[in-house]
Amino acid sequence: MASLGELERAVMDLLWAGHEAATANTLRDKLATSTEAKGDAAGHAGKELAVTTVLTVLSRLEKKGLVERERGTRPHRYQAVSSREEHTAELMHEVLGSAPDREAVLAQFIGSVTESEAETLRKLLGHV
Amino acid sequence: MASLGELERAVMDLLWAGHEAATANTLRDKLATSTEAKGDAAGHAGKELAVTTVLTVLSRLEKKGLVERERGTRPHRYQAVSSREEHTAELMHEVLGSAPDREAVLAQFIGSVTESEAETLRKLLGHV
DNA sequence: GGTCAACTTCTACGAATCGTAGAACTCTAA
DNA sequence: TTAGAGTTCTACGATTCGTAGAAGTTGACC
Repeated sequence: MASLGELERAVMDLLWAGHEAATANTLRDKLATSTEAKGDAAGHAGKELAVTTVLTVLSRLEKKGLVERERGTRPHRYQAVSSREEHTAELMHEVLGSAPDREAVLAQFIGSVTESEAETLRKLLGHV
Repeated sequence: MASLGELERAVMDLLWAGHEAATANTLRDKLATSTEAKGDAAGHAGKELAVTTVLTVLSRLEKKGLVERERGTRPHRYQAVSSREEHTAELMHEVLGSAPDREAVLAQFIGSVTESEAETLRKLLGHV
C-alpha cells in the first residue's frame, strides 16, 4: 500500500536478510555497520542512529502491517510478517490491479522481460 | 518512481482514458463531472476545482515525467507520456527489480495469478 | 499600439508522511 | 525497592500533495 521511506526500507532489508526476529538494538547496530562499508556509493552515511529512532520506525512498520513483534519477551523481538518475495509479489499484484485492463498490462510487462525470466515463467506456468 | 497522490492519479486517469492532449480547463471540467455521478462510493466529492489547482498538478506530473505539454499552442495541451499499460508495466518491473532474487519473486507472483491471467501469460510467452 | 481577458507561473499554506530523537514511563532482575 | 534497560509519547524539521490566490504573460480585438 504505502511505499516505504529510506530508513524503513533499510530496516525491512535487514529483517528480510537475516530472517529471524531481531531486537531494536541489534537492528541499530546492523544499520550502523551495513551503511559504513567504506565508499558509501549510495549517498547514505554510516550513521549511528538512536535506538528510539529504530523503535519509531519499527512501530510504523508494525502499523503498516509489514512487521510484527513479540511482546512477551522483554526486549521485544521484531520480524517481517512476510518474506521479501511474498511482499514484492504482492506489491506487483497491487500495481497490476491498479489498471483496468490487466491483460494488456501483462502483455506489456512480458514484452520487456529478460529471456531468462521468460524461461522461468514458462516453467512456472507449466505449459500444458 | 514516486507514487502519485489522489488528485494526480485522477488526472492521469483522465489523460489515459481519452487519450488525446487536453487543456487544463477541459480536465477541470472532466474532474468535476467524473467525480459527481451520484453515490460517490469512493469517498471523493464531486468538487469544482480551481484551474490553478489542475495546472499545479499538471506541472508536478510533468516534472515527474508522466506528462508532457505542447507549449506552442496557447492553452497548453497536456498528454500522458506513455499509456497506462506501459506505465503500469514499467512500475511492475520497478517493483520486481527492487528485490535481489527476481526469479523467486516471479514464482511467488505467478502463484497468486488468476487462471485467465495464467492463460494470457502462456500465450504471450509462446509456449514452444 | 493599447487594453482586456484568458492563460500560466509564482508563492503559499495546511495536512500527511518520514527521519530523527529527547522525555517520560515501565518493567525486570538483583 | 531501585537502577538500568527497554518502550512509548511527544515533537520537530523536511518533503510531498491538495488547494488556490496573486502576479505576470500573451494573444486578439478595437
